[in-house]
Order: sequence, then C-alpha cells, then structure tokens
Amino acid sequence: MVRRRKVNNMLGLAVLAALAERPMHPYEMAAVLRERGKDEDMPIKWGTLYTVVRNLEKYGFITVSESVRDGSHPERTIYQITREGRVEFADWVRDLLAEPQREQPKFMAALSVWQVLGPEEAMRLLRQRLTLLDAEVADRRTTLMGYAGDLPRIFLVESEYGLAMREAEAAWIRSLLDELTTGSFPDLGAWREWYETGRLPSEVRSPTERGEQSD
Amino acid sequence: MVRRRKVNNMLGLAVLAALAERPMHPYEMAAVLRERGKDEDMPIKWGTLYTVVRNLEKYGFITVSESVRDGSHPERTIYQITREGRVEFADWVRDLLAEPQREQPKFMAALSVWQVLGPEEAMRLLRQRLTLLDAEVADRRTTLMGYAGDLPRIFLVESEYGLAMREAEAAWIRSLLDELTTGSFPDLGAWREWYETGRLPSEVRSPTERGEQSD
DNA sequence: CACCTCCTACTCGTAGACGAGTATACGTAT
DNA sequence: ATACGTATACTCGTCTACGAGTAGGAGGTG
Repeated sequence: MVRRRKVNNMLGLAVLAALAERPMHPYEMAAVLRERGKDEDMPIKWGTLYTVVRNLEKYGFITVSESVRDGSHPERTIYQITREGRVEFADWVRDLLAEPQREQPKFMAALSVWQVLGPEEAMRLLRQRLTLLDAEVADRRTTLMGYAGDLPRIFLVESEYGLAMREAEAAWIRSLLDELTTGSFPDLGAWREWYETGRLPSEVRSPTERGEQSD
Repeated sequence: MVRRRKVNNMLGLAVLAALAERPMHPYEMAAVLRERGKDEDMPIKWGTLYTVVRNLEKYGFITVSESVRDGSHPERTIYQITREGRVEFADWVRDLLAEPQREQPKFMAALSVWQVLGPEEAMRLLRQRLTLLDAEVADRRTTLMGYAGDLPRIFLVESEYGLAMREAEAAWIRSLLDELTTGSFPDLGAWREWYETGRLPSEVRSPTERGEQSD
C-alpha cells in the first residue's frame, strides 16, 4: 500500500535491521554496516545517520537503552529497537519486497534526451559505459564467488540481484550498440543530418514539432 | 568524471532539454513534460521545479527572456537557455550516458534483510511483486507498440530500456521463486527453523554471529 | 618526546526537496 | 446572475539530507 513512512530514508531500514540484532550506538551501526559491505551500495552519510536515528526515536521505533561514558571517548548513546520498531521493520520490508517502486533511473533520463549528442558520440559513450559495466559485472561476480563458500545463500541473493540487473543492462546496451553499428537502427541517417545541419529531413517529424503550437 | 553539478536534480536536465527547444515559462515546461509522458517516470514536483529553475538561472545556465502579463493570469516569467546552459546540458548527458551511476535500488535493500520474514511470507510477497511487474511489463509493451508506428525509434529507446529492465527483474524473481518452490534453494529448512524457533541450526552460521565481537 | 595521523563519536549549518496553499480567470451547470 | 469546479501560475514554509567541522584519545615514528 506504499503508505508514506514516518522515516523514509533507506538508512532507517539498515538501522532497524542492525538494532533488531542487538542494541548499539550509531557509530557502531555504521561500523557493522561497513563491515558487511552494505555501504557499497548505500554509502553511509553521517548527517543522515544521526538524523534518521533521532527520527526513529521520535516515532518510538527505537529507544535509548543506556548512555555510556567509556572513560575516554565522548558519551555514547546506545539504542535498542522497540516492539513498534520490529513491527515497522517487518512491515517496511514487506512493502519493499512486494511493491515494485520505481526510483527514476538516471540512465533512463539520459536516454530520453540523448539525441542532443550526435550518433557518433552517443555510440562512443555507450561503448564506454559498456566497458565500465562489464568490469563491474566481472568484479561482482568474483566477490560473489568468493563469498559463496562461506555464507549461506540467503545472504547472497541481494548481490545476485545486483549482478543480474547489471548483466541485463549490459546486454541491452550491447544489442542497442549492435543495431547502431550495423546500421539496422532506423533514422540513423536522419539523426546525423539533423545533428550536423540542425535541420530535420522531411520524412521524419520529431514529437517536438508535433507538439508545438503555432501561436 | 561525475563531478558534482551545480544543479544536481534530474528535473534540471528536463528543464534544460525543454529550453533547448524554445523559451518557456516554468508552468509550460511542466505541461510539455506531461504531454510527452515524461512525468510517468519522473513525477513533477512543483516546489522542486521552481527551485531548480531559480538555481539554473543563478548559475547562468538559463536567463529570463521576458516577463509577460497576459492580461489575465499572474505574471509569467519566460526563460531561455544560454550558451553555457547548452554546454552544461550536453556535458551532463555525456556523463549520465557514459558512467553507470548506481542509485541504491530499494528492492535490493529489501533483499538484504528479507530473512526477517519467514520463507513462506517472502515467497508470497515475491509472487505478488512478480504479478505487478508482469502487469507493468505488459502495459508498457502495449503502449510502446502503439507509439512504434508514430514516433521515430530514437525517441523510444528510453521506453525500451525501461521495459527491458523490468523484464530482467521479472525473470530474476521468477528463477528465484522457482528455486524456492522446488526446494533447490539451500538452507531453506534452516531458514524456516530459525524463523519459527528463533534458533539457528548448528550447521549454519550467519554473518551476524561471525561478525560479532565478544566485548 | 614532540609530532602527526588515524580512529572514535558525534554536532551543526546549510542547501535542497517537496507539499500545501494562494490567487485569478474561465467555463458551465443551476 | 450566481455558484462551483477546474486550469493557470506560482509562493512559502517545513522537513530532510548531507558535508564539513570538532575534539579527545590512541598509537606509531623520527
């Protein structure tokens, strides 16, 4: 039902997950997340972490369990999850799992305006992206293999998903590039002409011109 | 090189794209975007639109071309793109195309903590997601087909990409569900036991337990 | 033993994102 | 004629996200 959550930031989910295990102070949460490599896909912003923790407390999802002065170090505030917090946590995960929530992908935004670059440059950039993507895929596949022996599968599906999506994107780009290089992509000539001369060949009408009112 | 842009919001890209065509006032930009269906993947937030326009002006990417009082209506400020704006626009598109910039996908965050739900519920939710995804895919495929006759291909790659990614996600979920239902997913029994009793069977160690310091 | 850097554990100020509100005119049903 | 919804075109205030700063101690080095 995707109802807007009190605490919306994804870091909040990570905090709840960490506290579901055992009480911790914020800095420790960050350390735990980093240790498990979660920060690769979701870098921990300090400001956000403390804001999120404060808000989770405000809404009763977590409470202060104790405030320790460790002799040295500044005072650390240790938080624990509440019953409401556990409910919210599970509920949140449920929503995220069941509802495909599209966050606007930047690449898609770029593709919606890629005509401003000429076909040659677009192809060059796509090739560059593909190279980087392939490297990422190889890298992730290796680390995944490395973990595969140590960790139960259930902790790996996340990485498997990330890998699968990257592979899918790479495959898509590959096929687009293929069309562009073999020339089987229609309107390539028109695109090039428009880009070089600034004028559209008569056989192609862009949606821009269609949409334009003559006022 | 992904240098941090003066105006980072993706709506800024849309504004530059609109103004690259012809001068407009903000409300008209929103109308144009909506007309072209761009708002589906990137809903237009009013506050953000005006903030972004103000910032683009601040950094010299756009300037006020005229301020019209149309007899009726409040005064409309019409903006036009500057030379610097065109440069920034093209440069931005270049970066977005060439550099795979991972925005943290919420689904992945959910998968990283999905063990808090039992296997049965997780499967149910994944099935639900799959149904919704399939519907989306079918829907998008239909509209894409509809446009295919009217619009040059170059304006459709964006939608094609969106479709491909959704299909890939659906396929991935399908195969995961398959493993889970046939029971070929390892540790399924351990997961269920842990979920129901709260205790881990001895043969499985979670990374939690591994990572825990005994202080 | 002075210095330097890294680690711990935050705080604070600011820029950005956004929703809800506002004000005017136009059409249209009553 | 009047009331009511709807499109236009923003403004304003709040809440969030974040980066940069801080400050003490530990631990290593020349």
